[in-house]
Amino acid sequence: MTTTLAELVQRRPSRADARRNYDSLIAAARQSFAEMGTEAPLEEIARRADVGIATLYRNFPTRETLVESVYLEEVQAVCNAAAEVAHLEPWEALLAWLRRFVTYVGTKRVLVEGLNRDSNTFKACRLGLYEAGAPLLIRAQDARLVRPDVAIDDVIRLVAGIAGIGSTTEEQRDRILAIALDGLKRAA
Amino acid sequence: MTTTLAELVQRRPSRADARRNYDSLIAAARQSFAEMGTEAPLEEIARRADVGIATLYRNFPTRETLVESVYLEEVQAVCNAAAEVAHLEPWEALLAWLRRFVTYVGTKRVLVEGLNRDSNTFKACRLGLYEAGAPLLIRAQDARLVRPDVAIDDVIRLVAGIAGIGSTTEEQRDRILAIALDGLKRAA
DNA sequence: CATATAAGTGGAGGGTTCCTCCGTTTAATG
DNA sequence: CATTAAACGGAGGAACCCTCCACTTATATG
Repeated sequence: MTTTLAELVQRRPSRADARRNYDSLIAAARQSFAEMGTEAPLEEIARRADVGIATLYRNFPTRETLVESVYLEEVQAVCNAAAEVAHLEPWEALLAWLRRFVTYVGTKRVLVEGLNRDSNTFKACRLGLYEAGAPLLIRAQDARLVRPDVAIDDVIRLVAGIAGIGSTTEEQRDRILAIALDGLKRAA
Repeated sequence: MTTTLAELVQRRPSRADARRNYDSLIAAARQSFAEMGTEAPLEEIARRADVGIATLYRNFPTRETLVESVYLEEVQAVCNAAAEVAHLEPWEALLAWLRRFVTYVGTKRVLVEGLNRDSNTFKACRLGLYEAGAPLLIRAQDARLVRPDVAIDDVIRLVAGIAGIGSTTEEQRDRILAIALDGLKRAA
């Protein structure tokens, strides 16, 4: 029923030329999305990938599927970041990961939009994030530093919401994040 | 320099037929935006308003201006809500307003998107919200119930971020809002 | 009331993007 | 090689965007 992240990655075509085109399309899409947002013309993407428009549509029947595929690699980067902070103290580790989450996601509009949709792929991505973040949260809760009545998906959603705030400064975002994180702390 | 909310409202045409069309367009747009998002075809909106496409473009040169005009009326409803909670105790009043903010804004995708843009109109709207909300915040701070180091725009942005979280349940949103609001409380 | 005129109107049409269909090309396999 | 299933590219119809301009009408004035 629920697809996992790992399953999704292996949806690339098997024939050599096809796989080359597929990868080329993803690369072109990432570039275009970064430059012009998720509404970038698909024909432009196909052109950049040096591929016919039909090939794009065969691999990604809808714009959504293309967005998702780009998104997939980004989200894994955030997941991996969880491992990099594991050596820190419980609270600092959680904090560092969430901060990185906000900074990273904040610059990638694709991610922000994605985090709030409910297609299968996006659900799988959220699951991946939950798995990566849960240990950090639980460790902090076990150390009695974080209130016990919140789950990892609450935390991610909260932080994702903050990351989505646009047209503001780095400082304000930090300040707002700090407020929210204070709410996470266990009431002494 | 900075336009105020009141100034913006009075941009309606003066001739009777023109004003009728203008209002009709806004109504049609609100309906279409609600049904199909802010990317709804403009020609569809003109059709619903029973008006030529040129009339739409004359009143609203860009899609953005149309979105803004719809947004304007919505945001005033939220501002007015501030008065309705003034009779409550300081903390309850702030809480009630922010809750209403989230519930109301959460159902109107236009608002969520708008809150994060930086056109003149949207800035004016934010200013309006700040004016409406500031008294509530300050009262709660004076009563030493809310930490003194936050400003109204931090609070609004924070809450707007939460309101923007999509594909979730009413309960989760409430829970997340509660966490964030806990962060607002003054550390005892 | 008549009428001048400024303000408003609608829709044709050129440009862009979307997405499907189908005849051609090519990688893989024996 | 030869075969064939898979992959390919691009033409073209449909939807939408936005401008331009010839026509209509509300309103102010004599």
